[in-house]
This record gives sequence, C-alpha cells and structure tokens, in this order.
Amino acid sequence: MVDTVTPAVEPGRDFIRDIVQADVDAGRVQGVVTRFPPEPNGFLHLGHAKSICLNFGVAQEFGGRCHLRFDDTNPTKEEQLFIDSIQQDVRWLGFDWGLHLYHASDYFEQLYEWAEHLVRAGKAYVDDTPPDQMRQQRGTLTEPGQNSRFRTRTVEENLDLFRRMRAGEFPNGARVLRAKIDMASGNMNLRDPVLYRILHATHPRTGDAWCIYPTYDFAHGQSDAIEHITHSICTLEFEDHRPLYDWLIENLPVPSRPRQYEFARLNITYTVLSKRHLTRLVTEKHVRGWDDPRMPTLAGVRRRGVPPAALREFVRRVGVARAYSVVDVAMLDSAIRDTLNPSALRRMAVLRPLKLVIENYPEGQTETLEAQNHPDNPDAGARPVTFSRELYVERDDFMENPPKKFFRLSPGKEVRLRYGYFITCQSVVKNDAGDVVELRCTYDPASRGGNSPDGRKVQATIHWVSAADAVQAEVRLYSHLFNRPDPGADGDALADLNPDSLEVLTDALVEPALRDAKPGEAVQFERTGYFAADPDSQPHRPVFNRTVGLRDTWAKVATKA
RNA sequence: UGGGGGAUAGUUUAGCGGUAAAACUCCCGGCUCUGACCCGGGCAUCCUUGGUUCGAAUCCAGGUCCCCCAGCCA
Repeated sequence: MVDTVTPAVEPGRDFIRDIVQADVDAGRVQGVVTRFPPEPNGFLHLGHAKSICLNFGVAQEFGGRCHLRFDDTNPTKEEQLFIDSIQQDVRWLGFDWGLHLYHASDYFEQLYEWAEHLVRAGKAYVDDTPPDQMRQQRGTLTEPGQNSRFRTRTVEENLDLFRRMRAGEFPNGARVLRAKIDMASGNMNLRDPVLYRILHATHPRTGDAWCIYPTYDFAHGQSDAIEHITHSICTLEFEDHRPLYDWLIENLPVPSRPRQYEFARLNITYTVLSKRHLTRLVTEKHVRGWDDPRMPTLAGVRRRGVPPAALREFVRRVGVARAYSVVDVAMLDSAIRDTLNPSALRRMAVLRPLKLVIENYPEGQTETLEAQNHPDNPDAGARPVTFSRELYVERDDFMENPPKKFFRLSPGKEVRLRYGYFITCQSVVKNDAGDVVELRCTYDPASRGGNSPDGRKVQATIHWVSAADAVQAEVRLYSHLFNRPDPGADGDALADLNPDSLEVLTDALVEPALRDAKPGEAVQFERTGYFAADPDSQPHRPVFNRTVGLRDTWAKVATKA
C-alpha cells in the first residue's frame, strides 16, 4: 500500500474546530468525544471521507476520541455487507475507533424505556392515523398542521398501545408513537414527529427481537448522550432537526448533554455523491460494482489506486464551512498527484504501441541500460532495462506531419529514448490502408545512457520498451463517470452518464519490472500518469488502472493549435 | 406569503474594525533525460443599497439571490 507519510501538516482551522477549542478553553467539556455515524445501507464515498476526517481529526487534535456508530434503525434497508465494508473503509482511510464500535441498536432497550418515559410525561402519544392522512394533517410549509384526534389519548391508553406495538399485535403502519410538540410550528420537524414505527423486519443485529424501531430523530441524539458525545457533527440538512434534537435531550433523563453542529456536505463536479444515485449505478449495472474504479466510493478510489493520504489531503484542502459548495474534481486529482509524486516508482509502459526498428543497431544484439526508479530520490535505486534493435514507442509520440510546437518524433527528427540513446527517424512503413505501422530509425552509439558527448540537445525524451521482453498488459483508462459538471441538473443524473468513462487498452506493452506489480502499489508510467495494478491481474497478464493522469501541457497546446 | 441557513477571485477556503491571503483551475514565462515535478508572473467593483466610523469584507438597517424542510428514510 502506498500511503505517503505526510509530515505533520497543520490540520487547518475551521468553525467547527473553533467551537471545540472554545468549549475546551471555557471548560464546557471535560474531553472531546465525536462520532462518525453511518447508516449501513451503502458503501462509504468521498462525502463520508470529509465527515470521517473531520470527526476523527478533531478528536485526534484535541486528545479525545471518536466513536464509530452504526445508525442501524431501519432494518428494511440495512445489510451486514455494508457494516463490514464501512469498517474496512474507515480503517483504510487511516482512522481507528479503538474499542469504541457501537450501534444504535445496542441502545434499543434504553431508547424504548425513554419512549415510555415520554408517554408517562404526557409528551408522546400513539397515533392510529393512516400515513396519507397524517401527511395531510401535517399541513404545508405555509399552513399549520392539525392535531390528530388521537393526540389526547390518556397516558394509560398510550402506554398500553405502545406496549402492544412492541408486542407485535399490529401490522406495519398501523400505529406510530409521536412526540407531542406543536402542530403549528413553522419547523415541520416539530409538528409531532414520529418516534417509533412498526416494522416487522429482521434486523442484521437484533434479529426478530423487535418489530418497532426508533426513527433517526429519536435514536440519534439519545445515542450521542449515552456515549457522552460532546460534539455531534452532521451535515446542513439536519439543521432543522436541531430543535427536536434539543427537545428530546431536554425532556429525557439522558446521562449527558451533547450539542449538534452542522457543516456543508461535499459536492464534486462531474460526480454524484448520494447513496440513492450510487446504489442505482450499481444495481442498474452502469458500473461493475461498488468498487468500480470510476465510482466515488472509497472502495472505488482505492481500487483505482488512490492512496488514503491523498484523500486526507484533499479533504484538508477543501476545508469545512457552512456555505453550499461544489468542489472542482481537479482539486482531487491534484491532491492525488501531489501525494503520489514523491513516492511512486517510475516505470516505462507503452499504452498504444508503435513498432520502431533501429536500422544501424546490430541484429540480435541487446544491452542492459540503467533506469532510475525515482529521479528525485536516488535512494529508490535503479533497475536494468534491456535495449535492442526492435522497440515499441507510444503512437502519440510520432506525427508524420507535425505542427510547429510538436517536439517528439517525426521524419528526420532526433529525440532521446529515455535512459537510452538519441535516435533519428529516417522513414516510415505504412500498411495498405496508409496507416503508419512502423518507424525506421538510426541511433547515435555515442549517446548511450541519454547524452551526446558533443553536447547536442534534443527537444524531447520519449519512453519505450524493447520488443523482445516487453510484457503485454491490459490498461484501463478512466474518465469522469458523468459528462457534465452538474449531473442531474436537467433531470435524471443517470441520463448524464459519460458513455466513454472507461477505455480498455488490451495491447499495452510494459517493461518487465511491471510484471509482478501488486494491487494497491502505485507506480508512475513515465510521461503518462499514475497507475495501480488491478485485482483482475493474472501472473502472465497484468491489468493496470489509471489512477490519475499526469498534467498534460502538450494536450492543451495541441488542442489550441 | 411559514421555518431554518448561506453569499469573499472561475472553484474551495482564510480573514473576527486598520486597507483582501492561500490552494486548485486558467493564462504568460523559466527550468528539464518525464511537455511531469519545480520556479517566477498574471487573474477580486468582498451579492446589493444605505448607515455608523478617521477607517468596514468585518458593525447596523433594508433589499436581492441561492440552499434545506411537508418520509412511519437517514
């Protein structure tokens, strides 16, 4: 695993850390305790990475701790598969919850007791109103709601009914437990929110022990209180829930007083970050799975070759604020390159091979040249590469009729073969269709190793592999999954899928050193990009994923010309 | 026409009464055995209108625009 150790980067300041700092300074909290509370109904994605880095980061910086708590209150949507993948992903990102792994379901009995407490206090009631009617009674954004006719039930009746709900006497949807707050509130969440619903479903952890389950609102804050969470950090859409969060905390005999703070969720251009959309991409087979390298899931970017340190750096650069925002995906790419550049070993790989024959190089002769594993880091050592009369170079590195700014090979032009010799293109061989299928060149024997004794300069250095010992490989090039920066802005996001997000090159040729590349190990294909072996690799046939391309100034120049 | 939030370069952030800072993108140039990396330089009427003040992105008042909320999802 390539995980560049970034020497103590200052975490960055933001309003959340300011609040925590102020609470610590004022002695309002004894120690800082945060939590990352995923619902196990999908894989973690880049948006979660922001939340994870924030919650675990804050805890780390203030010498506190961060819990991993599964918000598993809806058994109809949650699965063990997700519970497992989430833990793997959080660890991979570089965070450790220690012994503090919890589930909202751990607290079901306590939550139930607190629900009865509310009933006894006359602050909650069982409502038999059917769902559609309840919706009507809730009113609208501008009109107040109406009290349910069951709102005035006696404590005794409520208690009896609620217990019978738990006992399984009623079918799904027949009744709910509601908080008795204010049907005329401008805040919809305060119009007698549902606290418990009947769900005859098997829970991944509690099995069939329960047939009533607490809603998010009733479970979350109380779970925070049980765990003595000091700062409950969530995204902006829960802002309206804070009054309810506080109401429940204040009306229940909870053991601590957590506070909720909200920040803006992460959005990225050309990307979609919602469980609903990601789930559709997988179930409708638009991608190969949750870990498809094009997916913005942690499993996906991991398979693509992105090191966790790059994600942490990305999140740090993005910052934390309360304003709605959409981050340029280029910022992610940049963080990935900056993380990989210092550590990724350099290799030569020809993605689209073009045969090149050196006419004045003796047939049958080979020689061993030395190539640096990392030009900026001599400690990375060197490797031998075999040179011979027949080579392959990148198709894009030759143009028969080059524009003025083209520095690479063209008829009569001299370039350097990386770590090899200066060569000059003498002629081209074409097939019947007129396509260039082979380059005939000559080399300068005096330029061995890459420099000519006469001090002659060349405009370009290109990469190559020798024909005899090149390893055939499959290379998968990925680009944005969506073809517009704001997928879904005009309707269905899936209609904006980029049909060319995956390009598979089956005839790439890579140098022998790449034969046994391990998945998760990042390498740089010189002049091309950062790549990582895919788990699909076979011993005789490696498969590489392009993690991210190198910055390509020539591509811009070429486009403008 | 309710309630809750938010507006600083193209993007994401900093700035907390003293004359706009950083990263990314983009543009120009330098360096180069990766057209990479690296190094220079360029790119802002701080949403708006008034007010307070010697001085306002920061304080006050009024507008404008954007986001979230009417699940027995989270």
